[in-house]
Amino acid sequence: MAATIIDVAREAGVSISTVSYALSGKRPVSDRTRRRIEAAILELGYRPNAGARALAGRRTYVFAVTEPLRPDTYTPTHMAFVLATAKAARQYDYDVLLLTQEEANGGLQRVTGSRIVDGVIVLDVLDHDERITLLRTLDIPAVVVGVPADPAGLVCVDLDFAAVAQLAVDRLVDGGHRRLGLLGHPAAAYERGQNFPVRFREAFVSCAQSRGVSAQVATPERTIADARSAMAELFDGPDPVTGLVMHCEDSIQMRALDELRARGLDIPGDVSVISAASTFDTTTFTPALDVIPLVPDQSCSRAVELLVEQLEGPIEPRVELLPPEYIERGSASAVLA
Amino acid sequence: MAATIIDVAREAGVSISTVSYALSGKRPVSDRTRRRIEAAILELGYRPNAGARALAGRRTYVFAVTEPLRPDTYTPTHMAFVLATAKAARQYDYDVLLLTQEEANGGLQRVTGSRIVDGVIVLDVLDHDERITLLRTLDIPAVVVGVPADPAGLVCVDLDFAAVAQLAVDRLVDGGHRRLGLLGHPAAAYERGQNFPVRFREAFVSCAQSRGVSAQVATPERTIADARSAMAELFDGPDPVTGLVMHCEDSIQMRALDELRARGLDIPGDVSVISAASTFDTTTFTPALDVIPLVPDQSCSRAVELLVEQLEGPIEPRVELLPPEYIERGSASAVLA
DNA sequence: CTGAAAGCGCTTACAG
DNA sequence: CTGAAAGCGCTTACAG
Repeated sequence: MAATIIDVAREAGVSISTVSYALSGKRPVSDRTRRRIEAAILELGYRPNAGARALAGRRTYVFAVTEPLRPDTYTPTHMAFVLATAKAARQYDYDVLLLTQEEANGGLQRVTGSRIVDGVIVLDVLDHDERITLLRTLDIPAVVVGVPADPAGLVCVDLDFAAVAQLAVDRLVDGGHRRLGLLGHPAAAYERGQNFPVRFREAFVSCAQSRGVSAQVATPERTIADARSAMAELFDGPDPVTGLVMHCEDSIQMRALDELRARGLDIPGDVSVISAASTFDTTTFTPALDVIPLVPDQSCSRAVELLVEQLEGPIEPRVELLPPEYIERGSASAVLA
Repeated sequence: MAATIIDVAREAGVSISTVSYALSGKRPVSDRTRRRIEAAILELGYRPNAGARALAGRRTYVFAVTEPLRPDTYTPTHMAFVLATAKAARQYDYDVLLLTQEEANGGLQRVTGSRIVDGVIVLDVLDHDERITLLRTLDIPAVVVGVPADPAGLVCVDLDFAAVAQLAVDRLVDGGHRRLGLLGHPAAAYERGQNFPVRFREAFVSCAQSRGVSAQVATPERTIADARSAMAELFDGPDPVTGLVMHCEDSIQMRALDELRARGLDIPGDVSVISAASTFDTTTFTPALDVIPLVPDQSCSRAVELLVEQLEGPIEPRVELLPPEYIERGSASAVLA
């Protein structure tokens, strides 16, 4: 059988409370005692029993992360957020329990009701997300990565997608471009109100409008044929786009570059291209692309920070938007004409 | 505060042991009593406290799944296994804790040592995997999806990759093809000894050999340029391949089909193509491809089954290989010459 | 078919 | 700086 705190106490010649306090640091312990306890722990290979700890201490050191991973969604980006959350959680000694689509709501009820977890991180939130509706009734610390339509009472963290769109549009318009195009996510993402595609598209369109330039949006499925016809839409009409913003998965972006090549269009000579809110590396593309990156580690470590804060008691609801950064790679410049 | 078993017992007018037994079914309970208990549970919104349950019952109802999700690995396929595991686990009332690369070994020690989990599912195993080495010392139920170089003492489940290769090679050779090609994973996968690419490639080569036909292997990185040159390798030499087996991610397979198109090669007129051990849908390709699918649900639900069995006590170590199935779509036929 | 009670392995006031 | 002990909320022999 595994060693218990009693074994450690005996081995170290102290009481179990002293062992517990030495471990938690919640009470001063003399150096000499601490060393003996540490030696005993090493000697016995002791690890505190999680169940007992949870029961007595009312802390499980597990967070739930709910990420639907819908079948038509781009897995690598979404998983990058899950991994970033796991990594950030470990900084606070927390593990993560993964709740997926099948059991989004049932799972939330189960793990919070039975106190398997101390808090919840909500990923890939929809404008109107039933997980949020449920969460409001649940009385458990939670942080939303993303911003639902009604964020009242919630703690939300996200990249400032409106600022991303603004940056991209300004860059292009300042460069002299008057006809902008957005290569976006599949239509289904917008229809279901998936948070970041929607917010980005809206900001893109309204920024273009307020700068007085045209904005065309194409939303291809993830098939070759669709990527092609989306590019045809943007580039083969009477008023072809000269400033392209891509907010879609990497394979589509690579396709799009193929298509520009096939048309003999030079970047940035004929067309300026910006990759917006991308989680992947755009330097491996040909050519390397200017990018306004979406950094999962950033959003998630802040989210975990805010979740940990809530362990001590409720905090002020808020929407925290992280400022974007424009990274120059030479794919967007002034219109040369 | 949340309701406890004491509240339920009081509300139902029975003892707490009766409530517990009604919940677990480990002792008969009269219908009348059961109904009153169920009513009380509903009334109070009772959910058993996981920590207390784990402490008293020595069962946490959580499995760990360790999936490194290496950065250069194809996320969708790997996540499909994680999701399939989570889904299968839920059939037995289990949740899953996700352990990723950062914390593969430390995480395993932690969650098993502190009894956060009742068992471990090991995903994406390498030929020589330090997780396996660790696991052998750990005394916790475990099932490996995949087969390491030395499976002694382990319970392993996997698709029979050798049989997949056999099926593919036989199909092509029976169709008259004498020059086979394999479009495989990136070289790094083989170098690190990633299980299924290695096993597949070896079987492919040896099956071809024993059928007396040539076998060429290309292992492109996931870039356009590399996919192109890999296809050039296979199809632009003096003895171009006529039977192509693809064991790589979907975007590369799509690229490969592009490349065949670009060469004016007809499928299956000029080249027969089989997609091997693919987790994605090959009917959306142009043309739809014959496929010998790798079905995560299959491997994972069997793995979970075997893990649950071990909860009752040790079981015989074994390597269970699941038989593959050939699905015809018309992309592989006899050489028309 | 049901109940009273010990015990799982911790944390944390309470006491000194 | 340290200890003795109550108590967290369950499960499961033990008893009837």
